[in-house]
This record gives sequence, C-alpha cells and structure tokens, in this order.
Amino acid sequence: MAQRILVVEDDPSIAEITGIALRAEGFEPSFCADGAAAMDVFRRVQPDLVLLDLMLPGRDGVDICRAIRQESGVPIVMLTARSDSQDVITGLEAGADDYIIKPLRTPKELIARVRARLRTVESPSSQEIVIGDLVIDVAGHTVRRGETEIPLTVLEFKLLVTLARRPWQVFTREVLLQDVWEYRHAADTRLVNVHVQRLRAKIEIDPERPEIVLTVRGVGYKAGSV
Amino acid sequence: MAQRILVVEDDPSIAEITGIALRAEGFEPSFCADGAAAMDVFRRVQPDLVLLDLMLPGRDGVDICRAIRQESGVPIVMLTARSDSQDVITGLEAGADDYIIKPLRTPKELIARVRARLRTVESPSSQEIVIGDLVIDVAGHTVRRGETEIPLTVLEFKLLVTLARRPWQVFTREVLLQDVWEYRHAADTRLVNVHVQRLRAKIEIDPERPEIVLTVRGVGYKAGSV
DNA sequence: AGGGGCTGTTAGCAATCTGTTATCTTGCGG
DNA sequence: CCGCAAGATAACAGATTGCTAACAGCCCCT
Repeated sequence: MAQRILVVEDDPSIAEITGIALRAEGFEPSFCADGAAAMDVFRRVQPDLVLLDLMLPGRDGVDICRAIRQESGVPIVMLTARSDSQDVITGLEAGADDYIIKPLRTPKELIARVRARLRTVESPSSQEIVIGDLVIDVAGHTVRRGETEIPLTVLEFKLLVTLARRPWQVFTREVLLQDVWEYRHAADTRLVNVHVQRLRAKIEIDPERPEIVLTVRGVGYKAGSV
Repeated sequence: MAQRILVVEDDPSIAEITGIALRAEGFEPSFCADGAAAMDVFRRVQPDLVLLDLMLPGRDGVDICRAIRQESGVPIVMLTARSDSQDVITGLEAGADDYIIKPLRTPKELIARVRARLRTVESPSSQEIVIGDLVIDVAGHTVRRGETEIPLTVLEFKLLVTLARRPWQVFTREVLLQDVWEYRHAADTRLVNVHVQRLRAKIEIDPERPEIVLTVRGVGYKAGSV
C-alpha cells in the first residue's frame, strides 16, 4: 500500500511540485493549505509522514508541529524559507525530525529526505546522513540516490562520511590524510585529489560541476549540503 | 516561531528603525526605553537575544548587561555611540557578545550581527566574524553578504580575516606582510595595495567608496565595522 | 596462473592566482 | 591653484593549484 504524505503548504505552486514529485515516487500525497485546518486534516488522513511549511497563514508551523507531536510519533519534515538555522533548531525542538531549506534545488532532495525519514522509523538503529539528494547509511555502509544504490569503495566511503559529518567545514588535504587514511605524517597530498575525483565520478550528477564535494582552492575540500 | 529580540534603547527614532529592520527579517522585537525597567521587561519577554544601548537614562547599559548575565546566557549585542575602544572593552567584559558602533550605516549590518550571534549560540564550532553586512565563516572559508556567497582567494580571505579580527585597528603594510604573507622581512609593500584593491573589488558594494576595508593614508589599512 | 577491482604514483594540461611593473588618480601641503 | 607623494588601477608573465588520464603494484578470487 502506498505511504501517505500530508503536505501542509500555503504556496500552491510549491504544493503542486511537491505533489508531483511524491506521486512519481509512489507516495500518496494529501494537501492542506491552511494552518488552522491542519490538525483536522491530519486526523482524517492519518499520514505516514508530514511535510510542514514553517511559514503559514492561520497557524504557525511550529505550533502545528507541537500539536501533532502530542498525539502522534509520525515523522515530520519541516520546510523553511530562511536559511537561518535558529529556525531549524526551534523546529527540531518542537519535534520535527528533519528540515529542508527552500527553495528546493531539486525535488529529488525532498524525496531523499522523505525516504530517509520513513526508513529511520522502520529501522531506527541505522544512522543516516543526508547530503543534497544523497542518503548515506553509515551503519549499512551504503549510499543511495533515490532508489539506486551507489557502490563505493571503503576509502571513498570514509572520505565521503568524513566530509559529510561536518558539512560546510573545510578539510585540508593534510587533515583528510589523517582522518581518512590515518597517515601520521603528511605524505603527498595529491593522493587526496585523486580519490576526491574518483568519488565525484560516482556520486555527483555532473562530476564537472560538483555539488556534494566542493573544492576550496588553496585550502582543501568541503561537503556542500542542504 | 519568530525569535524574540529585546531592544533596550532610549532614542525612539533608533528604536523604530531597529524594529522595522528586525520585523522585516522575521524577528519579533520588544522594546524598553528605560534602563531601570529593563530587567523586568527582560524577565517577561524571555528574548532570544538582547540589543542593548550603552548610554541609557535610569541605569547604565553595562550594569544591565551584568544583571542579565547573572541570570541568563542569552546573546547580548551592545550598541555604543562612541568608537572609543574602552567602551567596547568594558562592554565585552561585562558579558556582551558583540557590539555595534552607532550610527548604523545600514540596518543590514545589524541584522547580520544578530543572525551571526544567534547562529553561534547553536553551533559554537563555526566561528563567525561580522563586519559591516558581511559574515565571515572562518571554518567554512566563506564570506557571505546576506544569502549570497562571495568567493575569495586564499590570500584575499586571510587578508580580510586579519583585518576583520581587529576592526578599527590600523595595520601597516609591513605588519600585513608579516601576518598574511608570513614574510620575515619587509619586501615591496606595494604588493599589499594590489591585494587590497582586489579584495575590495569583490566585497565592497561600491569599490570606489570602500566601507569594509578602509585606507589610512600614510599608515596602512583598517577594517571599518561600525 | 590469470583476471578484476582497489589503491597509490606520476605526468600533462588547463585554470587561476600571485607578484611585478607601469600608469593613472587622488589627497594634501604650500 | 599647483605639484608631489601616496594610493588605486590595469595589464602581464610566471608560478601554483587542481583535474584528468594512465599505469603499476597489490590482494583476493576463481
């Protein structure tokens, strides 16, 4: 049976795109544009997951989040227009499980996060990192984009996880050699270049324009997320 | 949910401008014009951040700062009319997290500082420096004006950080060559001019009228925060 | 023994950064 | 108002840096 996703969103165009993406992936979306009515819709639909816009007319997103939490443990994914991470913290404290910052780069990212959330409900043990539209399962040692699993070698995986654990933080090649390769003293750092290149060839949609593993010229590499 | 900012300010016009800017960015400002009442208002409002004018009737800003610190770790941003560094030091010693020198050039700068402060509370790891309306993320090696990231080269970034770490302090070209280039003995100092100019071309809104990196004729350069 | 995948090494290439120099502009003192 | 010195700007060549491809050693498996 298709999993039901409740989309609480006041912007019709975003709701539509979201709905199309969800349906395309086999989910069954329901919609609610009005914050005040959200709880009624929620009780009727009994969704498997809630996509919740933070800025709503009628009732605040965080408010709804708390209300849902009072009567259900259903996964909640927040949508926020601001990149202000304090919003995110407030949202997470209110009981949200994840958040996405608008505008969405790609519907795939949204799907990836929804999938990741639904999965953790089933298997809460596996720790997952979501970066862009990739889902990294640390325990399971797998990386997926949507349904398709991307096979990585041990080194590539370690490299990716090291970067993804602290997105936006720049890692110099020396640090990476220590963290990933466990080299005690810096060897030829060009080794890192080669492996970053190999990693990109596998995980980036367009390896010439990387979005997951970014180069910071003169410094090192960093993972770009959200 | 909107973050609450308590603005302790006796000048109504400044309070108004500040309030407008904060509201425009989705914050929820509260006001207090009287130093003596500040603590009562603070306890009632329970703000996420305090904007505190140093010169107040009724009770001194530094005094209030200390009082707030006694019962809360809330971020405090000082507003001071004087560029006198003694004021700044006193303020920071009293427990303020940041300070802004009046008059404000642009509301954007105030927002940038408030944002940066709120951000560092959540993730103490990423050290951020605010200068004008620029936010410098040292760990991520990025400079942003609002949402847009400004790409800088390594040298440009180091130069900017060096200046921005001590705003208003003038750096001679010799000192900069030591700090940024790590030259042991002074070479041709015109090199600094060139890089300052390249930096300005990227970060200044109007490179012909620099507001971030200022020239001190006959001496060197300094970062103008205000 | 042979094949295949993973890893480390190296070399060539393209991009862009950096230091240098020359020329233009501006601010200041007389 | 003029001239000088300090700083700004522009243009250029060499140096760095990162990307890419190719190759060799290694280990595991059959």
